[in-house]
Amino acid sequence: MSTINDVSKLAGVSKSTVSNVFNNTKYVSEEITDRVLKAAQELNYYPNKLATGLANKKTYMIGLFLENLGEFRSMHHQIIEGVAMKLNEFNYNVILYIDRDNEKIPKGAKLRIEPIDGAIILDPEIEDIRIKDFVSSGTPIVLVGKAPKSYENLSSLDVDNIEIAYSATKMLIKNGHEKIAFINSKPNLTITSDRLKGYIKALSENQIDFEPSYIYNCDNTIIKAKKLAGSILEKGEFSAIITESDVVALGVYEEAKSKGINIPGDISVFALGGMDYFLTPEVSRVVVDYKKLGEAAAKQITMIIDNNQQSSNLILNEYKIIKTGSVGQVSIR
Amino acid sequence: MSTINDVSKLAGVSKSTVSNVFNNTKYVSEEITDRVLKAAQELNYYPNKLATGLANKKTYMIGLFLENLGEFRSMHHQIIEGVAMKLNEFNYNVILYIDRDNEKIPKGAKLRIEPIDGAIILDPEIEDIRIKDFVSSGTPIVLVGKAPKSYENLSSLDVDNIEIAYSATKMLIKNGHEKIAFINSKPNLTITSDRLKGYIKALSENQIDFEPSYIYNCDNTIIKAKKLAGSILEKGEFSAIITESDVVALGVYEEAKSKGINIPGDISVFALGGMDYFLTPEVSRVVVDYKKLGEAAAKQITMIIDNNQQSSNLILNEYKIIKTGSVGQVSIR
DNA sequence: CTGTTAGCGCCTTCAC
DNA sequence: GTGAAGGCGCTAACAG
Repeated sequence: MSTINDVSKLAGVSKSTVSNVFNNTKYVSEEITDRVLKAAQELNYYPNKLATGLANKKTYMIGLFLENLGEFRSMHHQIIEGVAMKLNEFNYNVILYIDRDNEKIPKGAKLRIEPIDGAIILDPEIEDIRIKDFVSSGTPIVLVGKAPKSYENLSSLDVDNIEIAYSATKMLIKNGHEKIAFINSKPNLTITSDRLKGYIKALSENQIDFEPSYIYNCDNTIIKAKKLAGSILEKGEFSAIITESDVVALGVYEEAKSKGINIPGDISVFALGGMDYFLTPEVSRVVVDYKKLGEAAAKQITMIIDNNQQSSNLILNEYKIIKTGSVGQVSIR
Repeated sequence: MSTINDVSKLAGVSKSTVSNVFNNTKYVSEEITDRVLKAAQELNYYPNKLATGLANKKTYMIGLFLENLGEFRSMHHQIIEGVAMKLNEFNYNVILYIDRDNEKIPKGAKLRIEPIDGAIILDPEIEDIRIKDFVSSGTPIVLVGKAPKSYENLSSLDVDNIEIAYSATKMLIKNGHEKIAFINSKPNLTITSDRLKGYIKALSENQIDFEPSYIYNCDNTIIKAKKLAGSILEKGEFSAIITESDVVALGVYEEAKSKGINIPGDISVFALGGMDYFLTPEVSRVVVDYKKLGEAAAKQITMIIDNNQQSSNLILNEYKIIKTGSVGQVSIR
């Protein structure tokens, strides 16, 4: 590997001139610029990023922090993809930090020494040691997913879960459904309460009483979904079910099939959140473009770092509702 | 951020002593060690990774290179996860480089200047510019997925696709199937020919003639799968179908359903490669632990870097065959 | 406009 | 056993 020194010698100029040529930091005559460039090419020279980083106190690396959720969900992959590709576009590198469950950041409070200019943190937690550490060390942060109240002053990015649940519920109501069961995500997550808000909003806008017993909670596994679906379907009380994800919807499907219940004839199903393309049966659902979310996060962190933008809280509204045969119309009330 | 200088002053020792304490590189008396450690703690000092890297010519970062396949497959996610978590364990960081399709490494031949000690490259290509560049710059590489012949001397890691296809086919044969259609992956991929080898091997071991017209090719999209399945099912010639993935298997399922063909009554279905948990209907399939593959790759690259291990070609045999209701027994021949 | 000089923070001989 | 000095490769004043 050749260094700036080699180039300066070959070109017969000083190191700083070479540096200036490469960084456009000062005017250098065209002739000398040419000589430098030629020498650099001949020596196959490229600036050493570590040295540059050390001198500039800037690494051009962003940490992307996420938790290994056991089953790493599709949403995360899309975000990772969006973040990495966008950041690469901006000439930043992405360092991936995946925590183990319940083992939050093995390196303890040493995060601040990671060679990064900023951090993107997925699914921040109420008492997030990573955030604490970055805040105290002044590292710029972007939070993806609902930001805990205690960190409202930080930049964050999320999809509009209230709006999504609202739209979904409204769509069902438009189709004549009133008794709508809601298998929501795990309790005490912000996303869960947001979804509930959207659900309630749609009901009340349509003068339908909210019935708390219609609300269930479930995590994203097909086994639990089936079990829960069993008891819900047995009640025979509902004309539609909203589920927290397509995986849960599949559980409902399976359970319905084994009970001889027809979808959408007997009950309609709508999923909040889908993994898109490979589903069968195709359930009505809302699909969020998480890759775009990742891209937006990437853009946000670079804006903070490079244009020292103030912190901002973005709510992305990029989703679409896909209505398939899983939702039917209720004509007789 | 405090530096080694601050610590040395506070502790009343020289910089090199502090360095020695932190790196166990020379004996330092217990008393002084204590003083240094205490000073470091008080100042919240940690070595600057960039400076360390510059001085050591080692960055403790590994590049993980992959291509954005449009639909980023689950296999990739598992590998990423395995690589990142394992490498973190070894105190390495992972930098994620995701190429756009057909835009192989935008940075051209500048890869060598990435601040990495080694590279893990997923799905290497015959003429892989990334590999070329790393080889010429002496950067250690581990290839994940079938390594092109031209790079056989490099370390690589793959699952045993011959064996997998062989086992799958054998299982079907054991269940009485002889006319087995094979929807293989895209032609001219090594995995495709390996799978074919395994398929043929199982046939010939059981004295079943290989019939080339039983072989089809399909990429991993449900639409194409359905179309292809349509023509295969119409032939009515087969008692079983092996598909290249569970997505393709789903296409077969859907097509069968719309044609009133019963699985496994009329035809059995087996998928080579599965996304596991969220499938419905549950298709018989082979599941490969790609996370382990990623972990193994991580281990391999660190062995090369830290213990300058010779290059090695590992074939991982961690898969399991899951037989569900999608495969039936053929009794009458 | 160009070159000299002094760091960035750390590691590592090499004397003491 | 410990410390002083030089260097990793680059950038940023500051002179010239």
